[in-house]
Amino acid sequence: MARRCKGSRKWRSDLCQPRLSLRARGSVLCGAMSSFEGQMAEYPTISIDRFDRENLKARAYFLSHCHKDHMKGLRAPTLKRRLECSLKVYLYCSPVTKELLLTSPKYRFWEKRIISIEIETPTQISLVDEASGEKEEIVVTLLPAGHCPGSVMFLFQGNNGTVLYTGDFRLAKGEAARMELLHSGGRVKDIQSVYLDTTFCDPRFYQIPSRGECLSGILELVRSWITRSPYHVVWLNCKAAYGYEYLFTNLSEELGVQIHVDKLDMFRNMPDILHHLTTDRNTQIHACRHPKAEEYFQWNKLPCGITSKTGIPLHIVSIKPSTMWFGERTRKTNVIVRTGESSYRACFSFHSSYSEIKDFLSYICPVNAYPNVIPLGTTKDKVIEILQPLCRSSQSTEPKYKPLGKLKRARTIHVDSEEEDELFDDPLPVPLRHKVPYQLILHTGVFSMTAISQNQPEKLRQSTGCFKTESTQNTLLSNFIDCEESNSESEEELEMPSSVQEDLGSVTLPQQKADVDVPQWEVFFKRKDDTTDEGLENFPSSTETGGSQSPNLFNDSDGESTHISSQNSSQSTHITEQGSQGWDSQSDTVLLSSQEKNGGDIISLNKGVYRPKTKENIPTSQMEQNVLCPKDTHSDLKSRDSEVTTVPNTGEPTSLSCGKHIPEKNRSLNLSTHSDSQSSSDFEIPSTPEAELPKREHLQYLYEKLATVLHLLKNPDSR
DNA sequence: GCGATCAGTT
DNA sequence: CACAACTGATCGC
Repeated sequence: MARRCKGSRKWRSDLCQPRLSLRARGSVLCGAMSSFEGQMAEYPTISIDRFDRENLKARAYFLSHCHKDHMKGLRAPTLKRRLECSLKVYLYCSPVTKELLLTSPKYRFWEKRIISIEIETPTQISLVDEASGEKEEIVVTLLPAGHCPGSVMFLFQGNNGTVLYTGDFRLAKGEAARMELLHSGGRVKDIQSVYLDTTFCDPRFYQIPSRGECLSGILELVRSWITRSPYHVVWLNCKAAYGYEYLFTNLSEELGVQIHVDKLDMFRNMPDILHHLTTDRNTQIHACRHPKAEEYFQWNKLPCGITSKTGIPLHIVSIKPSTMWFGERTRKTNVIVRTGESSYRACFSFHSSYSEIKDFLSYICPVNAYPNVIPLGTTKDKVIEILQPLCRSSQSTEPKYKPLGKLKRARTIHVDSEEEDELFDDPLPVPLRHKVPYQLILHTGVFSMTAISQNQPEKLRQSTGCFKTESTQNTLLSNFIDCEESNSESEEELEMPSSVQEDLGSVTLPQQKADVDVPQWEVFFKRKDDTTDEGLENFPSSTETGGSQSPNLFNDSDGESTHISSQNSSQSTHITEQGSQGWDSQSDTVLLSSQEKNGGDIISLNKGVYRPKTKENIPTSQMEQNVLCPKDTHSDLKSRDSEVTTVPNTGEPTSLSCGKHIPEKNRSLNLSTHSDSQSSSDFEIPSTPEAELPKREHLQYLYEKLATVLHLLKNPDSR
């Protein structure tokens, strides 16, 4: 049964101070923060990530994630006042974002006016002008953005075309291709405009090591230090912002050590994160903060104040996550740099690199692309010059036909950044998608569209549900997956096989009531196992040399240093300290280098699914009719692929959710139990829709082809 | 006293 | 190193 939330939400300090940022009006030169003004040309009656100025008149609000530079005006008295008068105005966001937002007392006044929408569940919303009564229907779909917990991109479909607002995002190459709801009829949807996170849209940031590489580097550094003695501790010098959670959970998971943080009540309903955090200072990994933390550190004191354990002084190293980038041709991808006696900088990025942005945009291939951010040191015109060639107007007049890459989702063969996928993008027959009939469930005020699939189990397993299963089998990390059953919430946990669960999840009703039940988050930022094992294996184990104050990994400066690099030893850099000349990404001062080959895919974090388990709201019993689409949606919306959920005029979302691929019976079951299924967590990217496992013949063909190529490469003369 | 804005730090 | 925030000063209501 649906569970309600337990606990009240109380909490903490603030996540909330208004931060300011940009300039208003059409200013062009801005800092690295979002300069998006809140409105999109196609749908000017809604506002996203901005709640001031013109946005005060919006008919509906959307929040992509809980970072302050996207919340400007969200708690201003003017908006608060307007809410009191305009009862049909709501704020829409992901369940996780809602949870995080409401944890802060400063935003508690939104409680009755926030409607969470499940990830990947097309939902119809009625935009009503309270003065004139004029109404417009729009369908919104939340897609995981990989930026921080709860972060999403918004895909809007309505009478003025389909547009995508990315919010802030970090998606690896090829991930857009794996997002089912960006596709229709086996190809990418016809998108008019993309409002894009261009934080690193500058050739300087050509490449940024993947999450897996960064995590692995940090993991080994931390491991090498804390295994020396119970008095060796690490301070993760993180900024106050959501987004480091997957780092914490993975370190905790791998090392069996909880991370000390100042606050964790915002995660109270996200057991997969919560279990890896602690407010008990007696642990070897800290991510606590203090205004004078840097000074404390100089005095060998942690931000939480402790300097020793049982009278024995601690040996502290600090690791500061920060973005590191590399040029197009740079083979080095070092992820850890030593910056001082006991200080390290570790690569970490919340945003996609230049090449990732280009990959994403070129895949979407919209008619227009607008930058949300103008990186420091560049101009709006320059960014547009980069984006424009990737848009449709610059391409052939024919819309690009982009079949989903069937092998992308399990890409384990990774060559090198750029064109890595060539081998697979080719000519292999692409599986056709199976269309699934939908059902329109209609109850009072709520439309639920559910897709009914015929072959559920198998298919699900292959396309979507696979993560869980796979992971469990392949990884050491598997338990991560099971975390979902948190003690407290266990009551509701379901009994369904995970694969089924996941599939169901996609169908949900974003209703307010739903929110009453507090979502229980399943897995959050989980690693994708498929790749996991490899990633870790690539690291040479740290050698315990003992002696020096620095982690073993870095002790040897000559001979055979232990570098955490992987595959290409030739490129790996010896571990050395950062030169006095300062840090330079291309310098040799790098300590650890990531494996280039495996690149991003080695470890996929993200598979975290944090979807509320409990949520399900939708009574399945409603009358279901075999209807493809909700009535008045734009024709585009009606495409068979669109699975829509509607929001009632009242402002409440009617969800027409389309259950995907789930047999009705199961579906109902789920709904009542844990229907959240598979919405993906932030970082989780659904597997390629319709993708099927390659058939034996295809594999054989591929292997042969590959073998031939390899043979030729090795023996150029042989031919 | 609170909020917005700007400057400076990290 | 360019993230996302915090701190502090100023100005206005």
